[in-house]
Amino acid sequence: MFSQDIGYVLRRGVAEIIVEDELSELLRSGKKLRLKEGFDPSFPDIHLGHMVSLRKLHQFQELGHQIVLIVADWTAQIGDPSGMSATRPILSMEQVKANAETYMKQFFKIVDRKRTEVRWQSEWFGKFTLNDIIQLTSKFTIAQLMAREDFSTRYSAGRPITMTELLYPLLQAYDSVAIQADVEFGGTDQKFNLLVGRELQSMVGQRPQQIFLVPILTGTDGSQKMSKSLGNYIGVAEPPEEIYGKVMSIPDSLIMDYFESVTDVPDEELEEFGQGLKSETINPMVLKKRLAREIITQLYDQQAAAEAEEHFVKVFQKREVPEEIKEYHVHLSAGIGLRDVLVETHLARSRSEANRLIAQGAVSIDSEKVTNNVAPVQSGSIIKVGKRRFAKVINADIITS
RNA sequence: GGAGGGGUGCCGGAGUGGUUAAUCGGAGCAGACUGUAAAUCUGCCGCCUGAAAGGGCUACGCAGGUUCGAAUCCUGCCCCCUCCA
Repeated sequence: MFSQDIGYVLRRGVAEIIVEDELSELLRSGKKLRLKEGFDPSFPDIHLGHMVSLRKLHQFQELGHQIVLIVADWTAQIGDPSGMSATRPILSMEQVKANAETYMKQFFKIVDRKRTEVRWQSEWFGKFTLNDIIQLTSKFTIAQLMAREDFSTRYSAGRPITMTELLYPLLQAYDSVAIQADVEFGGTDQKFNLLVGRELQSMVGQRPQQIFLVPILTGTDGSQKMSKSLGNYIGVAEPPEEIYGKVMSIPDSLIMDYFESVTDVPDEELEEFGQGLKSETINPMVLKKRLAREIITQLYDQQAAAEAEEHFVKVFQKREVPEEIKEYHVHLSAGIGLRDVLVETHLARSRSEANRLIAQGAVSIDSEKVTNNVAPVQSGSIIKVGKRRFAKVINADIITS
């Protein structure tokens, strides 16, 4: 396994390490390191973008180190100021717990549970007093905080910044102190926060943590960073078919980045891929298929990957009907329109939408294109909308009578 | 305390009395094409009704008002932001 190799771990899919020499030395010293990873319980779903750093954590685990996963139940209430995140609703304790559970289920798909320690921010922030806050805040100046790009751009653009947002990096930094982190992981957009952690640790006499930054993965739209709110994400908990399809839909320009960041396909092979793409001797589609298989194999297994591929080939490349189609029981009384059937089978959200779909020629029944609402639907009919949405209609009246 | 700016459809953002269900961009959906659910091109993109043509209803922070007619004018209320102090 390549991940056993320190050199590989420090090089592959890494954006920046602060301070690289120190980290390298620490790794070779044989000391068991505490690797910090935080998670905001407002967003319990993990996608490929998160997987980049989680894979790194896993690689460190394989080298014998300890992960400390922090459930950021306090800072979640503030919201990371990166981007223009609006004030978010404050989560109830139950929600936080439920989200944490969802998160960990996905987290441990990638990371080894045995070498992970889970800590809640409330363990230390629950006891925080005003005095502690004053102590903490007096260590930093506005100028220091405004050095962060997010803040300064927002400030000069006349957009609001709340005091609590300014507090966010400090609290995150304090987490590092509380758990005595040796290394903290994050995307490049976390650089500022992680540096504050370093600073605070040295102020209180701890050895400053090393900072391990991974590249931000671009979403399936090919332009913005992968995020759930933008809808351009591939979730690690999604079914294999869905992951496969989404990988196939990324723009060709992203192929190499994905291979680099979320797979362990050896560098030499990636070199070949890159050359092939440039000289157009490799069909990008073939690489995307490989990429999809690699990702699904990590999250599920090889068989799931093979099945997802089969499904894709069948439905999208050959335009055939998939094996498994969701069935819906519909009352096929005389005079029921196709529109109603589309709504009943969730293929259309409203009858107006169903109208449009029919008018656009998107609907077919048993492979026959349908052009109006009076088309006959029978029990057992397979209705297809667009390229990929299918439903099988079962006459509910037959079942019940 | 003072001055000013703003709340529009999933998001961003036009629109200051009249074919405005509301320019445009993004997202989404569909069609064509294709080497892919890439790219590109085209269309659609509130709800209900109709086989269709069409018809109806609801919408521009909230509540009233002016008017033949309002997202656009007036009044009150709620909310957000900036600057000065």
